Amino acid sequence: MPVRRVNKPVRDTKSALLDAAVRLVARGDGISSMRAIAREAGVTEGAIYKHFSSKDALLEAATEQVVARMLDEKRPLLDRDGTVHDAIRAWVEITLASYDAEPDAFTYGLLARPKRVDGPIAPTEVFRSQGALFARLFERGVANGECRPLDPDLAVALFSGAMLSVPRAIHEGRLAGPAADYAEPVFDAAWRLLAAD
Amino acid sequence: MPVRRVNKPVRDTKSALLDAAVRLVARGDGISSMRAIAREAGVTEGAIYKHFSSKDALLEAATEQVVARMLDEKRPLLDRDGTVHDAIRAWVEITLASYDAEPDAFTYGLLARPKRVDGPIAPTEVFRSQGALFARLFERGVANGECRPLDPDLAVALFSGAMLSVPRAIHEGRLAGPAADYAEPVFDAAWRLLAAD
Amino acid sequence: MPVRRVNKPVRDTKSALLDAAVRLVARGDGISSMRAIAREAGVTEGAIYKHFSSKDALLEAATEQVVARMLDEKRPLLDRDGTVHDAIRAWVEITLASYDAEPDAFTYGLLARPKRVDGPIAPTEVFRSQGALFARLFERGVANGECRPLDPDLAVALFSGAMLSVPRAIHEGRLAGPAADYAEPVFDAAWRLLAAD
Amino acid sequence: MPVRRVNKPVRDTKSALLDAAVRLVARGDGISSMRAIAREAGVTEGAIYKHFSSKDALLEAATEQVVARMLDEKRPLLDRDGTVHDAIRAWVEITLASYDAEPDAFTYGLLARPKRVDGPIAPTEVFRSQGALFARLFERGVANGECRPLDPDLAVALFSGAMLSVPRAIHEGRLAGPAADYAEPVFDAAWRLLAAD
DNA sequence: TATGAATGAGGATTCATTCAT
DNA sequence: GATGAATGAATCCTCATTCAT
Repeated sequence: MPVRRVNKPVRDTKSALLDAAVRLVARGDGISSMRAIAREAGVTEGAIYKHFSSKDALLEAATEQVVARMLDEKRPLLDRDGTVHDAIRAWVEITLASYDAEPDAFTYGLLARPKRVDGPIAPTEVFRSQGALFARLFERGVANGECRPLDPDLAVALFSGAMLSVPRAIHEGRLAGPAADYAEPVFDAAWRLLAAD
Repeated sequence: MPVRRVNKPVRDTKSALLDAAVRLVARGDGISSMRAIAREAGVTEGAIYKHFSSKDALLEAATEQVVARMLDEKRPLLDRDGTVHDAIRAWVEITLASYDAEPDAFTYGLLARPKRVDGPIAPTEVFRSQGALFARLFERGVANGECRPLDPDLAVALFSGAMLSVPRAIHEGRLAGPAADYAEPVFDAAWRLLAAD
Repeated sequence: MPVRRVNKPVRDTKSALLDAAVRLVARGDGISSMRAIAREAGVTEGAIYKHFSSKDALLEAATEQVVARMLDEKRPLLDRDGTVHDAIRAWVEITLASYDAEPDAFTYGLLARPKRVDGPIAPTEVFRSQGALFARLFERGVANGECRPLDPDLAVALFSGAMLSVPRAIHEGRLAGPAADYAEPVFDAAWRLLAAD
Repeated sequence: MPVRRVNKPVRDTKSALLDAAVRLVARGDGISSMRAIAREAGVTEGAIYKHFSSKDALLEAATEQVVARMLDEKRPLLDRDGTVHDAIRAWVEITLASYDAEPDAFTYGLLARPKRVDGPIAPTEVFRSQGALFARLFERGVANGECRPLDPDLAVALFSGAMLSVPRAIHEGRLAGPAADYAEPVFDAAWRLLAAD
């Protein structure tokens, strides 16, 4: 009979489930089934409900985790001294390296669009929160004359669209990885978009 | 017994189904059910199988239809005379206007990622075919000195990412439409990405 | 492979399901499972949903059917001429004979209490509708001096309680059937309850 | 780790569970889940199994408890001197007062029919044991000429049916409580059923 | 062509019960 | 005694697909 750890390692199972969900949603397309998530995490379907009250709750928790990690990577960029130019260069580098390091979480958070009938769950949140952060950086750039005075929402959209297109293209097989190899041209492109003339 | 119109044109039902599928996939999230598609098209579930051998076949046909329409809009741009600069400007304008005109088809073709477990169906195809077309345009630009010598795959990715970010942002509620309003700044941005210095 | 009649006998399957539900709820205790009902009706679980949108809907329809039948038996008693005394005698006779004829429907309608968490479904309705009918009969008896002036709600309760106690006792094995054998003493008892002195 | 009161009296948990079961079965409809019972009793699911070997055992014990209490209320009526008339009046009064005092236990014991697929658990027992007691009282009445010579099983059925119809009607909202208010007319009706002419 | 009842597998979720701690 | 994570079967319901009519 299979060895089954009992009762102790709560965290283990819980985060095994979160990771399994992220992995499956990222690799598959759309929403993964509870059965699949359970199997991927090495537990029974029913066990999930000791940790999450529903599928939505599980996916929400997974999103929250991914959002938090991704924001933590970026937040320091806002607080440090130096030019906006350098901060944005770092932003691009971190983003592309992040895809290489955890392609599943990245895909789950920024590329996939797994929603439910009754309301969006996932990645829009990641996008939104990252976008808000970037908007502040960009506006600082506008204020100090480094960037040109674009509508911030548009600037976020254009910048994100251009930068994410690289991991997206790698994810879809249109470009060869690793993503970090593109840091230089991607930053160059991004800066053309944003820089004051 | 239900009244049945004699000589009902087959095309009607078939394309009603295609349109229904496009609409539902674009508006909903992920794959729509056969029941829903049938209802949306005004026929019964079983009837679908007179026109398509399976759900995958239906979705594939829907994709093909969308791809064809979108390519038809763009193809003339390649064949005409004039600068690449002007062609790309037209490309951006057509693209954004196309979103405004048929947001469902656009979303189905370029923004959503509805795949099946057993193999991709939809939008990658649209993307791929448009990308190939654009690559040729871009390479002409490189050849005649209008564009800078970027890796074409990367150029396609960056250009598409930036340009599609606007309809995507509108679709997700992060930007207010119509998309055509952004034609000028989007082309400006795109050209900064691609133009020779 | 098993012979499976298809598509034609709609009514058959639908009422087979209603009957199966009545039978199982009456014989079992509390609510029967969809699996059991389907099996009892000789179809697959999924097939139920071609006829009823949910378990609640199925049970509601079953109740409605039972209610209708039971009321149809009693309604004529109100419209005919003659004494209330004789009408109530007939009421008792019909009721007890009805148990013998269709013990399952009777049990489903008047003895069992299968409810759902989110709202009563079944037999309270039968009781209520029969009670309302009987109350009118009784009030006529009060008006013409045959019955004593009890609170009608109380009269309904006492009369029903006494009369139904016999099928209930038979159902629970505390009394030997058939119920019709008790018509005389039950009517005698009921009339003692209700008659003017 | 959770604070654990030393020397916690076992009885506490055990009877908390019994009470919880009675309450939930009486208020809900049909059988309550172990989870719900545990929560209602303020313990965890697993803890139940320290006190009862299974759900059936728990429900059986709950029934036994209810039966015992109800019989204890009635037994003195048999042993005392005086007329059967007065004893039956007291029986009715006690019964109705008992509903007002503990509607959940009363409902669990006499009104609900929560059984399991594999065998009856609950209220039939209460009914049976009370019935047997009442039958002895009634037979004494027959013997001493106070009551008319009905079949004792039928007499029990009619009497119980009439008397319990009042709490049942209150429980189902067809009559306004408290039940004790109906003691006089209910006894009057009961005595009409049972008394010698 | 079209219908819609039927299937059988699979969807999320709840259940009673077990057991290492 | 008590905990609560884990199990596996069962809950109601939806799915894509088939086929007699």
